[in-house]
Amino acid sequence: MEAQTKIEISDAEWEVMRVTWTLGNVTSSQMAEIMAEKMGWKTATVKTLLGRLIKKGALRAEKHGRAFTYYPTVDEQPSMDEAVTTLFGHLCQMRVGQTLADLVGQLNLSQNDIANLQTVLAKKATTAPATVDCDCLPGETSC
Amino acid sequence: MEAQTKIEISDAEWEVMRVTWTLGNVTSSQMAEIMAEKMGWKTATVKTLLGRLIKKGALRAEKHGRAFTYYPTVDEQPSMDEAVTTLFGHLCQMRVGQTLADLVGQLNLSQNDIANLQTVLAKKATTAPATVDCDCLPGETSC
DNA sequence: TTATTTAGTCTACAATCGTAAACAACAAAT
DNA sequence: ATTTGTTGTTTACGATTGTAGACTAAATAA
Repeated sequence: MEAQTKIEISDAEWEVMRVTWTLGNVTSSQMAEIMAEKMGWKTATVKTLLGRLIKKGALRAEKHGRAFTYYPTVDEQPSMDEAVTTLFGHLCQMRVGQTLADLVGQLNLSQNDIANLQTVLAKKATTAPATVDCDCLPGETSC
Repeated sequence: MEAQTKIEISDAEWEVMRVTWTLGNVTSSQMAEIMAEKMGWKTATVKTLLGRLIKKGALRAEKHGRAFTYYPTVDEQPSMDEAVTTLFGHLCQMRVGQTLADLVGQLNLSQNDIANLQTVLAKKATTAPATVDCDCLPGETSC
């Protein structure tokens, strides 16, 4: 069966998905109103994005009376995880640690988030290597 | 003075930058050889990317004899930090913590990276809020 | 000096993106 | 029934991206 090719969500489309995920479902007029306020987009722009997301399979539309109601067909957390994992995969592996540290320094994390992270790190420390090599050049031992 | 507009580096261009950062400087033939092996790109493709990066101001070319030598004009770690920060800025703030935890679980971090992260987290814990709200909808208290 | 290799510049071209107007179809108001 | 408003569909259009061929100038080899 058509192994569902990776859905690519663009930046603008991502904003639409966020709203959909948060509300669970939306009508286009609702979305238009929200995006007008949040992004300053015209109604037509929102319609285009909804259409593209439907075509990509990230949203599903259900006809209710005259209008459609839109529902996300992909989950939020996995989508976020994937976007982040993909980005980190393109960075020099030797520097992801520092990058992560810089990032954590800037993010707004809750007490729970921090405790959670600490747990993950503690466990990870038990099997972590002494060093991680640069992987920016081809061939085995780059750098 | 022309406040240097944010340099946007595309995915393909990013691969070129990684090599440049790692080597410090490269000739186009060297880069072509590396990218042929690493990415399977034709020489012409590499030339295009080098040209675009020059135009964007991410690389600088110095003529040495017949050929140019290319040097990065932006630093690696700040560029990485920014790419990552930008991505996280587009995600639901309520979920960045979990996303980070999932990410850390997957990344290959060194003992040092982990220790470093733990330090940053410990400090952060002293001022972290109890919770972080969703910011996917406009208006103050979304969600 | 002429043919050949090499490195740089210009042109190409389809796909995706951001941004939106134009048009169509149907429901609601008059 | 006709006008008007709402919602969906089609078309547009320039910019960026990935991918690369073509052409050109300079250096080298024959």
